[in-house]
Parts: sequence; C-alpha cells; structure tokens
Amino acid sequence: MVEQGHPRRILLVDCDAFFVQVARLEDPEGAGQAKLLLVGGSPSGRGVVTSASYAARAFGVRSAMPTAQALRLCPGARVVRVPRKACAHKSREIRLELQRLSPVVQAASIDEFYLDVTGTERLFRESLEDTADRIRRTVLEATEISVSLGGGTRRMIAKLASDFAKPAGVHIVPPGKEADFMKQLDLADIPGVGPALVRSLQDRGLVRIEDALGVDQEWLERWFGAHRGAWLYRRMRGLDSSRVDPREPRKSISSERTFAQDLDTDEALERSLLQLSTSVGRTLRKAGLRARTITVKVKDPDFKTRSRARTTPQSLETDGTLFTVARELLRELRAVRPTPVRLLGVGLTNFTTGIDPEQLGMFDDDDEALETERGRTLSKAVDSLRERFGDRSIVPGPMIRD
DNA sequence: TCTGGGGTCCTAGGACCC
DNA sequence: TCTGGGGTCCTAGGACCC
Repeated sequence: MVEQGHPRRILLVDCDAFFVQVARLEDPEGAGQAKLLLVGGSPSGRGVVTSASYAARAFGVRSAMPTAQALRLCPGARVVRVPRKACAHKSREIRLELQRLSPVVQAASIDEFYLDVTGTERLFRESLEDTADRIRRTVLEATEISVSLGGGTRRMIAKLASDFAKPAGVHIVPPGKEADFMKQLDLADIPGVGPALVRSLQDRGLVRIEDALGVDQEWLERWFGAHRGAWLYRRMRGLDSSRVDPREPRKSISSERTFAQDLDTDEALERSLLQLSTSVGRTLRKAGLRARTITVKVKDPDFKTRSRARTTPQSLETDGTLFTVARELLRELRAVRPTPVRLLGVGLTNFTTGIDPEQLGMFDDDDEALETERGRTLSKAVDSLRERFGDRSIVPGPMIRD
C-alpha cells in the first residue's frame, strides 16, 4: 500500500469515437461524408448505437442507446454497421505503433491502451505532456486514428484525465494534485461505479466526490461490504495500486445473437446454437486453447437472462463436442421455462493450453472421453479448409448427429 | 424509448475434501 | 444429539466496462 520510489508516469491512450473513425476510413464516400453518423444498429431494428459521431452526440445521442431512439433525437443521421474486422485490425495496428513508442503497453479494450512510461523522462528529456502529445501525433500519422491521452501517477487518474482531453488532446494531472483533481468529480465518474452503486449512494445523499470524502471508511464498508467499501474509499481519493501489465491471458470466449424475431422452435434454436458453437470453437482453436466449461445463455422476451453451465473433466476443442454439450444445456434451459428466445449465446471458460498434463493418457481409448484425437484432427482440418476457401466451403450440420 | 456484443470481476451457496 | 473449520471447485446471477 505504501508508495515507493518515484511516482509512476501512466498514460491512457483512448481513441476518439473509434468505431466512427474506422467506419469512415472503410467507406470514405458513404460514412466518411456523413457528419451525423451512428455506428451500430442492425437490420433487425433491434440494435443499439455502439458509437456516434461528435456531431450526432450534440443531439443527445449516446452509445448503448436504441438506434430507433437515437434517430428520433437526431433525424437524418446515417446508420452503418460496426465494421468489426476492420476495428480489430486497426486496434492491432495502434497497439503495434504504441509498442514502438512505450516500454510497457497494455490493451484495456479494443480502443484503449495503458502505457507506463516511467523512466522515459530521463531518456527523452521531455515532460509527460510533451511525451503524450508526441505519442498522439505519431499515432495519428501512422494509423490515421485520432486519439486523446490522459496522464498521471496512477491508472485511474490517467483514465479520468483522458475525458478532459477529448477529442484529440492531452490532459495531465501533476503528481500531488490527484486529490484536488478527484474532488471536482461526481462519484458516478469513478470507473467501476455504475448505475446500481450510484443509485445506492444517491439514496444516502451522496453524489459529488467532495461530499462523500467526509464519510468514514467504516460506514462505506457497512453499506457496501468490506471489499467494495474499502475499494470505494480509496478510489474517491485517487488511490489505485493497479499496475500496467502487458500480459493479459484471455479468460473467456463467447458469441451471442439477438434474433430479429424471438425464436420459438427447437429446430431454429439448435441451428443457431450450432453456428454459435462453431464460431466460439474456431476462436478457441485459433488461440491454441481448450475449454473445460461451456455456458449457454438465453434472454427471454421479458429480458430475463438465464444461463446454464457445465464443466467437463476433459478439456474440449472440437465443434462437435462443444455443440453436443451446449445442446444439452439449451434443452435444460428450455425445460425450465419454455418461452420464445430473444437472445442465444455460447461461452467458453476454464481454459487449458494444449494437453493438460494431469490428464495425459487418462482418456486414451476410454469410453469416458468426449473427444478423440481423430475428432480434433478433423476439426483442425476443417478450420484450415475454411481459412483457404472461405466460410461457405464447409457447411456444418450433417456431421453432427445425436 | 425499447433495450447489442464482447469481455472482466464479484458474490453467495452447495458439494466435497481433509 | 447436536452437530468445527478451512480450502477449492462449481454454478448462477449480477454489476460493470467499452
């Protein structure tokens, strides 16, 4: 807990309306020309806005807002789909560029990157402001993406500072000024304080950080539990000991789909489930992983979300076994509450890499084994065919039986 | 107004083991 | 008859982030 040595120099690089920028680069004649641009939506009409251009935001449009509502606020706005592949590709480009500019880079999301540039002041003989601005200009030139940078002695400070930098700017909180910086903010501004906690704080008359600073830690712990209370107490004061850590093993892989119309038949649901299982399976194998836990999730028409998970002794990787387990879980969910389904999802967790040592030989020639070497080899062969000839070359379906 | 899709982390209870 | 305690794994749900 005790801070040691020199204060750290942390930067957060945050892309300005990332999805909007990528959509414009992808389609300069269309999206590129529309001042009022909403990225997101969906042909089914059930979509939400993922990102809106700054001009559209001036009308009150926010991300996660239903597209229909956004269009009422901002009539005439152009709506385009999220260019997912292009976004992932551009994100990688930006990360590679940042890795040339900073010793420690951590991708926090598709459009946010933490840098720890502690020590570079001696190397470059420049202030943190100047470092941040140099990085901003270099990234723009190399990737065509405009970013903003927040900086300070801690991750949370850098993150909050970046809000003051947008768009296309830099904002640094000097060492020692963290508490003053926090004091001007609302509790809702603290990353990790969401709608539920805000409501609960509001019920106790607390909205501004400045007002909440007088509350004893003991009370916060009594209200929100020891862990969360202590966490909030520190965060309000700008204290945050988390490091910028470039190692980030993936912990879950999932795919889900909201249907244009709620699905009601087992046949249609299982067809969709097969697609989802195949999709997460390919991602899993591409990452060189196997998974032990499979989760199936449904959202009912009343928005109630239910899930069912199963952990198998053997770690799995083939589409066939993933689908077989997922189908059992879906049938259990349907049995509990047989209602039409708005959303269906498949998730994988509990990863092992390659061969699990403790299971070596355990399932060879074993009736218990869900997956065989033959099946795994086949699954990978299918992957490489798809890689070479496209997704349509192999149609799943006939290879899966009861 | 009518609510996406990809994630991470936390909690609470039960099973099971020593 | 009155029933420990701690650790780990698993499941289900929920808060939160971009």
